[in-house]
Amino acid sequence: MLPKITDRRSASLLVSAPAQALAGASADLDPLALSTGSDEATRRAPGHEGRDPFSRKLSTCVDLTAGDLRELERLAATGRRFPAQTPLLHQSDVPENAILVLDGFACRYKYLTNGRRQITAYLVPGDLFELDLDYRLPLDCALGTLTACRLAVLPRPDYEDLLRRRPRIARALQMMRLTEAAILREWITNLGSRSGPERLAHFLCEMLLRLRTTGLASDNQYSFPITQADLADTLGMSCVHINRVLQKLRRDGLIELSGRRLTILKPEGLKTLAEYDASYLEPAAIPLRPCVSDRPAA
Amino acid sequence: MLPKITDRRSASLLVSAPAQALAGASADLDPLALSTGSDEATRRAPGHEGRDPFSRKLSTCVDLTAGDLRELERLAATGRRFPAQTPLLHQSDVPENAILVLDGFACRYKYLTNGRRQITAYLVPGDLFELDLDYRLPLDCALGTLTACRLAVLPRPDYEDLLRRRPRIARALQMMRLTEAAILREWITNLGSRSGPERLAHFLCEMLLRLRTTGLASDNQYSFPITQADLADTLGMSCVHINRVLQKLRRDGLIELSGRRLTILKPEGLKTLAEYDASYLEPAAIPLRPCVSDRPAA
DNA sequence: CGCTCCGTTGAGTCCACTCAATTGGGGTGG
DNA sequence: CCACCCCAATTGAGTGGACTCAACGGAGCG
Repeated sequence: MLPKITDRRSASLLVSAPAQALAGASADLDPLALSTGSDEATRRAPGHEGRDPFSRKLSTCVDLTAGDLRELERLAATGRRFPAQTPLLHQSDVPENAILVLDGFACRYKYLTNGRRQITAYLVPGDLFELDLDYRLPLDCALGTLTACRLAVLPRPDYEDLLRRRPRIARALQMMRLTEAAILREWITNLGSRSGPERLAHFLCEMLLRLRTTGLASDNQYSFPITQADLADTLGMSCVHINRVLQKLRRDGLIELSGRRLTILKPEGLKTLAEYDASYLEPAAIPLRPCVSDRPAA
Repeated sequence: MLPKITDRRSASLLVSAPAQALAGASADLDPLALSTGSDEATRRAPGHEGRDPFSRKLSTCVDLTAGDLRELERLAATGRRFPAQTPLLHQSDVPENAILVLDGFACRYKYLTNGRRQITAYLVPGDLFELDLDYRLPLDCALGTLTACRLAVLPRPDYEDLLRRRPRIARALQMMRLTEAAILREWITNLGSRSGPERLAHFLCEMLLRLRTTGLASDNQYSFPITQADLADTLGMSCVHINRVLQKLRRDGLIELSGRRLTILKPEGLKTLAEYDASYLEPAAIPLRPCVSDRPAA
């Protein structure tokens, strides 16, 4: 009966006492969750623009300078480990840190009083949980880890400093915000207009493409250490029904899911089922076209 | 069988030939849709910060200067009328104009090949459909009117010019973007985790509060010229089911809906049913607290 | 060894959908 | 002025999908 993240009323991690979060963190990690993660992917990318997922992602739409990359590298080096299912920020907290996902999955979520939980966004490696600009606003969603994660915690002053000193990074982040909003709209469509199998297929396609931009999904397969209960909270279905829908996709030979690793056997079939059109993710994937702020001021 | 907006393949209005949109526009208006709209509300606001809904909305979080107000007033004066159910922009269009809603309801929506339409956002008077910053990106959603509307069409150069010359307006718009994202997350929660009646109740509560910020809903009632079919596309239900859920809310004495006007008889009851927490709309409703950019640079 | 968590399966129920048919109101044209 | 039409709202009947409530198997862990 109790939701997985049990202590909803305890003081949030990362709000005032980030050290507290670290206390019991490095201990009970799920080895599977990390074994195929970015640690590995990072090592095998020698000539790439950046080694950490964040600079990889930003590099897809902005040419980062050597200075930018060095900065991001330093940031990535501060990553700390957090166990799965850990609440990081509560709803109505006023966050004091930006949080960068280096490895594993985190999410935004809301609880309703009827006990249901709705996940409203996934944060995958390379995604940044941003402070809402410089406004000090309470969060409308909680934030927590789904799997074991490696996160870089960036205090507000440092975050603001980074944006000020690194205009290209700031620009790339603006782009990311557009993509984020597009993803939210896509999720609304998904929840409102698609059947169970279509919905799941769409979600799996999205994850594939998002993980690909940081090199975490080659060969149409990726590490997928997500609980079926979490999937249910993501897609607005019951846990039992998720199970049956998964089985249907397996039975139809579209996917294979075993050992916390997802393989998409028929990418085209899955895409067709989901009616998947990836263009909403493109802002993050295509290089910037000429735009106003690159021109000399009028 | 045909969706209400029938010609989906025709050239979008407002993309290259805005004059075309105006051609048959002013003719067949639904008088009811406008009679209780902002025309009336605007007239009865003599001492207010601004007379048009846009400056009203921005005034809730930023102190606009007299110059700002004059500018917005001029913008509002350019409003043109558009009939209900008019497509304005198609998916994958690259918009060349920002669009300000002065009166009536517009929406973002997507069509799926199975014929279903999902509405992903409502634009009510005071809302601005923004160009995605200065990036030239194709839209992930179509844009169209739901009811008869009065819209101000703001060409890209003018829009960019406005933001450049009016920092307070630009700042307020940033704030609005945060609220927009919060609304999207709230919709995801709504579609994923709430039952039919709860979902509808939540939507009606949100509309009430959003219309209140521009003075379009006093006394817990507002003009609501939305088709049940549109509601269905909004809330991910069938048209028939929407009808029955509406009847349930009426039977329970929570609302009254007649003559395209909605009255919320038991605001507390509706709020409780929807488990409605309005704090996600607050960024737009509370005055700015002290923030970084107001302080002298460090 | 036993515990717990996750995934799986079965049975029964109810909610939401589809397919129709009908009503009612507004506008139009004869 | 009335007849007609169109569209939105409403109602009924039947179906199927998704849910709940269980019970059970297996893997990992103390």
